[in-house]
This record gives sequence, structure tokens and C-alpha cells, in this order.
Amino acid sequence: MSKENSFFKKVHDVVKQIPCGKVTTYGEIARYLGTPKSARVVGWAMNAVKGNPEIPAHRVVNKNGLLTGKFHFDGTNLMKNLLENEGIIIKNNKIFNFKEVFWKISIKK
DNA sequence: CCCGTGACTTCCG
DNA sequence: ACGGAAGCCACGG
Repeated sequence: MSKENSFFKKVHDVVKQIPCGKVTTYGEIARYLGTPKSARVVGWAMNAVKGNPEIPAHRVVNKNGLLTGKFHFDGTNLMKNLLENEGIIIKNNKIFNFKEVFWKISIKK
């Protein structure tokens, strides 16, 4: 209950609302939450949700569109496979059409 | 309260 | 252009 207001919960909530075939960045999420310098915490929150199929953490990449968390899924091309499955082009662990699949966070509460 | 950790980001050389 | 280092914030112990 108390944790419902935690930074993690906010990150989880945002990531869960990422539309299919779209991706976003840690910094964008952090900035949306009001803490643009807490991008690392966002990534850390991803690790906390690792194993939750309801949270598409594979849709969250770094600012350069690089699949930095790829090694955290299973150490293989799982993350790449999931993204490609949504129509996202991955080139050398990086999103080729990053700007095309980039999702601007705009949640209405 | 202090310390360590981390899937980032930015600056400096 | 490339690589290394520092800064950053939140959480757990």
C-alpha cells in the first residue's frame, strides 16, 4: 500500500501503458515523473518488474535507442525478438527506426 | 543516517 | 569520433 506511491509504481504504471509497437526511453520516463536525472532509477525499476509479463520492459531502451537491457532479459536475442515482433527494426542491438517507434509519454489521469 | 548498487545521461580528454 | 569518468536519484540493509 505504502509502496503504491513509490517511484517504482509510477514507472511500472507508465511502462504498462506503452502502446504496442512503440518504445520509450528511461530519461523520458524519468522526466515525465518529474525527475529527469533519475533515469538510472527507472532502469532499476525495470529490474524490479523483470519477470512481469504485464510490464513490457523490452520496450524501454536508452536515449540512443540502444538495447542496453538486452542482457538482463536472458542474455540472448529475446528483447530484440520481442521488439521485432512489434514491427520495430533492430540493428546491432540498436533500434533502426527509433524515432518512428518512439512513444511520447502523454498519459491523462 | 550512511553505504552500496544500478537496464542512464552527460561531460571531459 | 571514441573511451573513460563523474553525477545523478531512489531503494534496501
